[in-house]
Amino acid sequence: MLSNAKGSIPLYMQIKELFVANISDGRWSPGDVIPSEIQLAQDLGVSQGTVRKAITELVENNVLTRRQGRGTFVAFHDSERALFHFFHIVDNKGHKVLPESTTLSCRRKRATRTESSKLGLASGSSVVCIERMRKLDDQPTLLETITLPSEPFGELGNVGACDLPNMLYEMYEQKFGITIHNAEEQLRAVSASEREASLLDLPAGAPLLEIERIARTLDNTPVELRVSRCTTRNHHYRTTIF
Amino acid sequence: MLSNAKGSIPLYMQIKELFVANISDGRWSPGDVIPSEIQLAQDLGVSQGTVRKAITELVENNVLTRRQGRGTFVAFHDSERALFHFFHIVDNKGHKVLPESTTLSCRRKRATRTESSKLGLASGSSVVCIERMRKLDDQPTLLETITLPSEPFGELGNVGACDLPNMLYEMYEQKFGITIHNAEEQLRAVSASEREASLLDLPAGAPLLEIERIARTLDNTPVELRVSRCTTRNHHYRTTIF
DNA sequence: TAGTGGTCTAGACCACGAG
DNA sequence: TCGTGGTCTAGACCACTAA
Repeated sequence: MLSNAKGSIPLYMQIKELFVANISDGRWSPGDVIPSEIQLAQDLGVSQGTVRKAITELVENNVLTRRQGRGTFVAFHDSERALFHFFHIVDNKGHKVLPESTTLSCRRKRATRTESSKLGLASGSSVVCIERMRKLDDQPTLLETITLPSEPFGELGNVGACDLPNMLYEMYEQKFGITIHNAEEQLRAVSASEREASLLDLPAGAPLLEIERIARTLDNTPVELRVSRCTTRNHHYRTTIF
Repeated sequence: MLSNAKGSIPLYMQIKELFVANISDGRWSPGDVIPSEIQLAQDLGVSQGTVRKAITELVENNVLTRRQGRGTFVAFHDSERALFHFFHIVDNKGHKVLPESTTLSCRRKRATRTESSKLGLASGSSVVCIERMRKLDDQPTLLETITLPSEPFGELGNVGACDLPNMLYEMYEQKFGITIHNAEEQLRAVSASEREASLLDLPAGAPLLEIERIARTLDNTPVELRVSRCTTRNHHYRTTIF
């Protein structure tokens, strides 16, 4: 229960934790309406303002969404969000571009040491490894290598290579109940290998932007390692610092 | 004055605008304490809660800083913030590294067309152009080309090359009253020119991470264009997506 | 029209920092 | 001890949505 003793954590913080737990445990699912602020206040024995403060902060963290007149919802990956929240490659005019994906391979294997450490797995664990090529504006631009823990993604290892959707995060949510909530990216400049160069239609050794992403759920469990190599001929990676 | 008529903008929004104007116009300067919430509420004829909501949002935008028991302050660039808020290069263990700078040149020139368009200047305007090399962990790692409008930065064109401090944003604030508040960065992979390669102690044609930054003040006026070329031998660019 | 979130108020008490 | 921000309450009214 909530405690409002002297040295204790503020009520609205405790309520945030409670809501996060409700989502992590699946009691509230992406897209669901949660009870109204007044209802929650009564249930929790606090004022509406306190519930409101908790919800406000979760909305700022993209965990919940408010819609006036309708209610408060658990955030989910419409393709809009999946795409433009996590995909930072734009064309040189700064316009967002819809990528088109071709799966090159999709198989199970044992994780390398770095893979298992980045995913927080025991070394040598079984993982699913997906390779795909993505076109932007009809030009081959990105090569992605995606590594997922076999638990719970194992069944993807049996999937035909062409059965994977363009928007993986939407699929993780719908098929596996896993919502990607935050990610950390590391960017480097590298030289294209011969294979990469030929797939991307570039001279061998051409410079590529390497983006290594670790994607995590709401409770910060890493669930996907994604290494993208991207030509920046006609596109670039864009980010904003506030 | 503030208006609370039917279709009008919420009071706390109007108060935010007012506070931002106070800062942009120099009535409140970085590091200053602003009046207390209760005082502001009385002055503005609203409740403390409304002032509080305005301040809360400005704190979230890094415009103000609250310190319990002391007051609310206009945010400023201590070296901590200047460095780690805008500088995203870390070593391969993910540790922040303090860069050490050497100014290679510092002169006035006419802006190219792209420079003037990115800085929102008339084409051919006079600008100050600074080139410097930065070492991380004693290794030459970054080459920066910084372009600033002569208005108000002109006097930097006359400065001896070695008189520039390591932390430029702190200097912009103290010498010119300009606080960098937000920035947009574009990242690309490029090949090192011969000059770049020799300065960074790399083979010619080595891949470099190019970071083009447009830095802006609180009112979104662009004031600095900075193009950095960075070897990612032992370091990388790190960003987090929430 | 009923129910939701959005804004705003007035006032209580706590936690922290400085003198 | 006093003044600051930090938390929490109780209740008013507005704006929007759906039935």
